[in-house]
Amino acid sequence: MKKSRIDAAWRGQAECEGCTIRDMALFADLRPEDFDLIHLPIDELQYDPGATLYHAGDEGTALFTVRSGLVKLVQYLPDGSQRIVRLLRRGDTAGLEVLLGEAYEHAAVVLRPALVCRLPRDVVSRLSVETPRLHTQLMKRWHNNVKQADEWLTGLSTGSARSRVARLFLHLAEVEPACTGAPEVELFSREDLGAMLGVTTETASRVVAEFKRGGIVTEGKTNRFRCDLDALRHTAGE
Amino acid sequence: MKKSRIDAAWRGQAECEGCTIRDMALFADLRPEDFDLIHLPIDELQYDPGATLYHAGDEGTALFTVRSGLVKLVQYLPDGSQRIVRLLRRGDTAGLEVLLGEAYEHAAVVLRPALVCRLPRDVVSRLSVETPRLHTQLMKRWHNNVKQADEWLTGLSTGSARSRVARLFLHLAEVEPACTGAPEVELFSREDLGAMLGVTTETASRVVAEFKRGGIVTEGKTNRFRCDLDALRHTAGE
DNA sequence: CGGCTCGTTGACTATCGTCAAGCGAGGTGG
DNA sequence: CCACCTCGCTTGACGATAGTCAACGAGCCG
Repeated sequence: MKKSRIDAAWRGQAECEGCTIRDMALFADLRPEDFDLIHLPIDELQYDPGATLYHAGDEGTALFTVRSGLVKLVQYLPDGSQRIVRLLRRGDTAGLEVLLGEAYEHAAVVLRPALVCRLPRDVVSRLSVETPRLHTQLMKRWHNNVKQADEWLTGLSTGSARSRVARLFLHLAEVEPACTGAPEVELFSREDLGAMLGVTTETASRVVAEFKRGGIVTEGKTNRFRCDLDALRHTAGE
Repeated sequence: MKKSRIDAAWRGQAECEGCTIRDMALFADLRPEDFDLIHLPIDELQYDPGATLYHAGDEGTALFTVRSGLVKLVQYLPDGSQRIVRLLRRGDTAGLEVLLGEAYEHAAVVLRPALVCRLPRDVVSRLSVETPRLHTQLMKRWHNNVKQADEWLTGLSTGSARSRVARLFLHLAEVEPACTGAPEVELFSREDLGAMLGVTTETASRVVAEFKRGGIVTEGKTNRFRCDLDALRHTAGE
C-alpha cells in the first residue's frame, strides 16, 4: 500500500532549470544564478495511492511540489473522523507551513498515482532569503490555499448534500484537464467524497447514485463521469 | 449605519514606529530606515458596526490592519445567502490578496466598533520589494488565514449544530482577551452565528437557548456568556 | 473457495430547515 | 409621555433531509 519509490535523486540545480512543469512550479521565476543557491538534493518521488507524504505533527523538513497525480490534505478531528481540506494537483505545493518553522498541519495522502518533488526546507528558506523572485510565487501559493479553503467553506460545506455534490462535480470539471470536449470527471471513494463534503459515506453514495439514475452524470469507466453541466448548475443552486 | 470617520491622517512614518500594537502588526519587524520607504499616507479609521471596509470585487487599493474591534469577512453565494469565512481581531490583516493585483475576494464588515489602519497597496508592495523584513510577517499572515480557514472547515462546518456551537464558544474563549479569570465570551447576532456555522438563524438561536437552559453557558449582559469549558468540550465531541 | 473491502440500498430515527407566530427592547412620531 | 412600529430573538409545529444500523452483492486477493 505504502510503496514509494525513489526514481531519481540529484542536485536540483541541473534538472529544475529544465523542469517540464517549471512554469507552474514554485521555482517558475528563478533565474539561472538562483539555482546555484540550491545546496541540497531535490528528490523526485513516485507514490502510489494510499501513500503518505507526511503526517500531521511531523517535523517539517521539506516542501513538496506535485508534478502529476492527486494528493489530499487531511485534518483529523479529536473524535477520529477526518476532513479533507484541500486537493493538490500538478503545480501545487504542500507543506508551506514548514517555512515558518512549524510542523505539518495536515496529513498529505496520495489519491491517484503521483510524481512529487521533495524540496528540503533549507533550500527553499535560503532561496526565500536570497532572492526576491521566490516571494511572488510563495504568495501566490499561500493565496491559492486560502482561496481553495474559502471555496470549500462556501461551496462544499454549505447547503444540502445534493447541492454540495453538484458543486463538487462542477469544481472538478473546472480543474480537471478536461482532455476531450465533453466534460468528464474522475471521482474518489465514497468515503473521501464524504470527507470532502462533510457528509457521511452513505449520503455521498446515495446522492451520486441518484445523479446517475437521473442522468445528471453518466458513468463510463468506474468512477469516471460525464457531466451535464447545466443540470448540475441547476442542482447546485438549491 | 455606515458612519465612518477619519480620526487622523498622517504620513505613517512617524506614527507607525510608535504604534502601540506594532509588535503584533504587519510592520512588526521593520527597522527605522524601512519607514523612510513609506511615501503615502496611512490613515487610521474608526468604523461602527455594520460599516464595510470594502466589498467583494472592489478594486484593491489598500490593505487594512485591525487595531481593535472585530471585523468579519463575508463571502456571498450565488443564491444570495452569505457565509462568514473569517474573523479579524487586533493585529489581523484584511485584503492581502491585493498584493497579488487582485480585487477583494470578500466583503469586510465591522461587527464591533473597530479602529483600523488603511495601508495603501503601493506602500506595502514597495516595502515588500525593498525589505525582506516584511516577508516573514506576510507569510505569517497568509498562514494564519489558511489555518483559520482550515479550522473553520473542520471545527465549525462539521458535525451537529450543537457540536459546532460548542466549538465556536471554545474557539472564542481561546481568542478573546479573557480579561477576568472566568472564561467569558461575547457573541454575535444569531444571523451571523448561522452564517459562521452553516446553519439557519433559527437553529443557531435554538442551540444557544438550549445551552443557556442547560447551564452550559450563562448569559450576563446581553450576548456576553460565561462558559463551562468542560461541558462545552464534552458537547463539542459528538 | 472463503474472506475482505467497497459501494449500494432499506428501514428507522434524529436532526435540521421552513413557515409562522409571539415577544420584548429600542426608536419614532404624534 | 405614550402609542406604535420595527427589528431581532425565541418558540412551536411540521416536513424534509441526513445520520445510523444493518444487510446484501460485486469485485479482489490470498
